[in-house]
Amino acid sequence: MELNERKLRILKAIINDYFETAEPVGSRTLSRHYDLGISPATIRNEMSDLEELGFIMQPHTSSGRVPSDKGYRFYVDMMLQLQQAEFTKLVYLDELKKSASRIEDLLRNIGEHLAKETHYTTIVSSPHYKKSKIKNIQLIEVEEHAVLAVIVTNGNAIKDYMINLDQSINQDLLNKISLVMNNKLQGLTINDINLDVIGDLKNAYSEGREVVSKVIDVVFKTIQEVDETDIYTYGTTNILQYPEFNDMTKASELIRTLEEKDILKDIVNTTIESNDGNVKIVIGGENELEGLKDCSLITTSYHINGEKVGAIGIIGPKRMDYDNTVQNLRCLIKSVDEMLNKL
Amino acid sequence: MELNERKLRILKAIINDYFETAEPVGSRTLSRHYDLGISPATIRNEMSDLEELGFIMQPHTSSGRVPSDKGYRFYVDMMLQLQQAEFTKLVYLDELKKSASRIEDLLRNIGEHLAKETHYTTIVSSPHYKKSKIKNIQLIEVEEHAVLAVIVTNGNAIKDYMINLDQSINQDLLNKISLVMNNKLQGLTINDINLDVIGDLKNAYSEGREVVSKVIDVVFKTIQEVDETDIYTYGTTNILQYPEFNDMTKASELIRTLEEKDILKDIVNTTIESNDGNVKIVIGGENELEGLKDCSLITTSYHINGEKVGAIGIIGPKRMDYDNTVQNLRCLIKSVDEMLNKL
DNA sequence: GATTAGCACTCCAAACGAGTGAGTGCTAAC
DNA sequence: GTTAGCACTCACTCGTTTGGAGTGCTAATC
Repeated sequence: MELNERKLRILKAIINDYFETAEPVGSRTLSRHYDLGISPATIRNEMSDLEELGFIMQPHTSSGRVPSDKGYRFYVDMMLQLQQAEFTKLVYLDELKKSASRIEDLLRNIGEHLAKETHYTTIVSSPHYKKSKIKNIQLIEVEEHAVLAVIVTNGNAIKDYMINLDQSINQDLLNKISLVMNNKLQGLTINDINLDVIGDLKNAYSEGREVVSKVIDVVFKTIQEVDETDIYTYGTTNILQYPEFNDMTKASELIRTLEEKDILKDIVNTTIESNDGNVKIVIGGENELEGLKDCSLITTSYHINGEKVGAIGIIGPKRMDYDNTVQNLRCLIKSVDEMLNKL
Repeated sequence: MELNERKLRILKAIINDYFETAEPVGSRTLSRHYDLGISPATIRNEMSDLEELGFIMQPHTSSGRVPSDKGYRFYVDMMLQLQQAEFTKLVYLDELKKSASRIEDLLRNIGEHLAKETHYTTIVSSPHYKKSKIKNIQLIEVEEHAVLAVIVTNGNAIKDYMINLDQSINQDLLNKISLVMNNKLQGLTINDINLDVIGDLKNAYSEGREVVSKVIDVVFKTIQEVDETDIYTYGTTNILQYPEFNDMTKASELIRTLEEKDILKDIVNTTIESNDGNVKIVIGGENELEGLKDCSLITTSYHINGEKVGAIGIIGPKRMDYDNTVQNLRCLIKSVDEMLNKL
């Protein structure tokens, strides 16, 4: 048995109706609401086939049909192929541009806007600092034995590291070290900093050689060790308005999952790696995470200098409006990438 | 009619039983579970009096009684008076101390621990930077016309401000300005920085006078303008486990309220101001915020150098365990203040 | 006068059953 | 291949019933 054109039309109609009502769809409803030109009985036969093919399922005998994960997957893949890249102007882009002097602020605004616009939940990861190019490093004396390293990278992402030292060191020397660091490191990424580069740095000093050497070692050790991805979620409550989460247990589990930033981090990291430069859609049970099995996740990554450095995702019910959301996200990411590269 | 000793015992018993069951308490239940030495009929008469006095209420005719806000208030006030300050050792304090090199980390850990320990929701405000003393200011050249000001204050709170300039300025000059700033400003708070201090700063320069003057102006203008309180919540889902929030509407409203950091900010600010150096308890409808009318909020402030700089709060159902929670919070804040002053 | 047993009454919540509606699968006719 | 018709299923709704927990009131008791 194959999925002919008529079955496809019925599948689309089911998905469409279920998107609107969140109720199982029956043959009579379909024949009334959609101009399919066939009787409910015929539709029933086709639905029976569609169920055997795994695209739809019945919550219980003698109820209407609901799209299965496989059904959504088929629909989404088809949609992604057909979708022409028409970049509608997003109304809130101008507003975003105003806030664009720091990447953190920009990302927060995007998260908030996107949640408001789509009525779904947004998830945004902070940029992967270690992959973006260093604009400036400055060491600051905080206490006798503590130094603060502030690193500004491309896109004006700012990250600071508190570093404990064995010996004391004054600000004057720190300034000198900072100066040399900037000369040598600007334009590199943190990942680029290897033993060669560090050796090179150390050689640039004559005075107070061994102290400087120690400082440089501990600074880079700290920087490399610190885990740096932050995850932010926006509009968590948005998703609670959908009837599929009326059940308190489900709602609670979902929110708990969204609170576990460590777990979300993994998901987002996977996105960045696997993502082929386009949006990625994970539907229901395809999700690794148990807590997200009733949701779909649409993610994409943003770039600085052509390098993927972070991700933006939208979490909604499985019957979410994939078409519009993907469009929306595509447009957005295009503008965001532009803005980021201007910073 | 007055609240005699027997009525008081009954009120306590009602509150206690309702704390455990979350169900309206009847006279028979009371006489069975508590050794009051009187019959249900007598209890009924007393309960009728208690209701007239406003300490308890009936959800509907012929149901048991539930404590009213006034009832809780009475109970709490009494408890606060009786409570002797016995500082039980909190098991997680040692763990906290390890993370105590930066105030932000410390506060996050406190929030997480407290939520886990109490099974309520925690709310923590970042320290009021402008009130805490400056340890270090450093200006960093980020772009041709952009400077980053990094301020480290007491307690190792780190705050950075991106500042746009009209003219360009090099790192060498910024270092010099930073040096002078540190000499003049260390030990002051941001609020202390007035026109006199700024004038004094400007006078310390001979070279490039007007550029430096402009930079200093715009730096302090930015710093003073930026709103700086951040609010963090932990264990949001904890509160959903209590039956009073089984209703989706209520749960949703509460979570939405907790997401509105701007609104929470106001509450916390009020706390810092009104708080008489002790814990403050706001019960149900006493709450300004509509979304918190079914909750109680226990707050206290933490201090640096004797100055209130931020707040820690716990949000639970109205029938929360005030006694233990208050104890817990009191012990905690004592240790936290100690740790903060060591930083 | 305070306390208590007894009783009638109220109300909620759970259990039950009938009825309804939307749905299905199957079969026979078109 | 399509469709009308029919028997059947299942979830939901709604009214009714029942039981339990509770109250208030009254009269008897201490």
